[in-house]
Amino acid sequence: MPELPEVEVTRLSFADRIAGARIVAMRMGKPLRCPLFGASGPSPHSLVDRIVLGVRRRGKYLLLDMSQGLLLIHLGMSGRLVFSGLVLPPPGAHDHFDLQTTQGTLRLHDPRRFGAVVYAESEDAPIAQKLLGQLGVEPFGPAFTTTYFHQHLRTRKSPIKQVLLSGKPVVGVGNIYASEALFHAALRPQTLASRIGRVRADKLHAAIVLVLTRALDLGGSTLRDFANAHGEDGHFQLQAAVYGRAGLPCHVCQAPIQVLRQGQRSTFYCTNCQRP
DNA sequence: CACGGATCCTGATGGC
DNA sequence: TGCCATCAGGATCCGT
Repeated sequence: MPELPEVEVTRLSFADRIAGARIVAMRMGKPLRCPLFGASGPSPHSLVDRIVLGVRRRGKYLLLDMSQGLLLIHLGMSGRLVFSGLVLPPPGAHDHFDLQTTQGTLRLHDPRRFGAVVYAESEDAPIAQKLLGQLGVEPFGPAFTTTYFHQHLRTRKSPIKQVLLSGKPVVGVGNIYASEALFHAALRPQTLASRIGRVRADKLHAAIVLVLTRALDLGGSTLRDFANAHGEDGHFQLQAAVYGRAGLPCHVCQAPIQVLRQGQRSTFYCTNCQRP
C-alpha cells in the first residue's frame, strides 16, 4: 500500500498520541517478512514497561524509539496501522502485531504479510543496518540535490522508472508516484537513466518533490484499503494524472493513457506528453 | 557490482 | 456459481 506519503501520513496520525506511553503488553500473529527478534534478542515480554519516546520515519520504515531499543515497522504492500485508545476488537486473521500501551493500542493489519516489525537495540545494530543501511537519500532532506540526482542517474543503465523504484537515488517513490513524477517531468518511463541530461534530471527532481508533497497534503492515496492510524482515507488517487488511468484520456492532451510492464510492475504514461 | 527475473503471501476481479 | 488466471501501493534473493 504505502509509499512515502502514506507512511508519513500514518506516522503523523499517531506519533503524538503514542509518545510518552508505557508498553503494557505485546502480541504477535503470523510471521512477517523478518522475525521480530533475532535468535539472541530479548523475549517479547521484555518490551513491557519500556517507554515509547516517539516515532520517526526513514524511507518507508517507521522507527518507534523506546526508552531502550527501537522497533522498525514496514507496511509492505498491504500493511496498515491502527492506533486507538479504545479497546480494540479481538485480532482478526490478518492482525499480526499488537502493541498495547498506557495510551492506546498500535495494531498492524497486513493480509499479504510483506511487512515487517523488527526489534533493534539501536540504529547501529546489525539488523537495523541491514534494513536501513542501503537506503537512498530522503526526498525532503538536504542531500537530495539536483546535482547529486543527475550524477546518480548518469551511472544507471536501466529505464528511469525502474531506477526510481529501486530506491537507490532517493527513497519513498513507489509505483504510483514514479508514474506520476515521470508524467509531470514529461519523461518516458522507458528512457535509460544514463541518457537523461541535466535539464531533464532537474525537472524530474522537482517533479518528485512536487508529487510527494501534494500526496502528503492529500493524506496519501487510498486505492483499495489504505487508511491512516485514525482510519481515514487519502485522496491523492482522485487527482492522479496517469496511475490507474489506462485507456482514459490524458488530462492535458486527451490522448489515451498507455500502460506497460516494467519489472513485473505496471507503468502508466502519456505517449504524447512524455518524450524519450 | 549492476541488472532482470522470480519470489514471498492473500484477496479482489474478470473471463469462461 | 465455480474455477482459473491475473493483478495489487514492496523488497529481497539469486542467477548472469
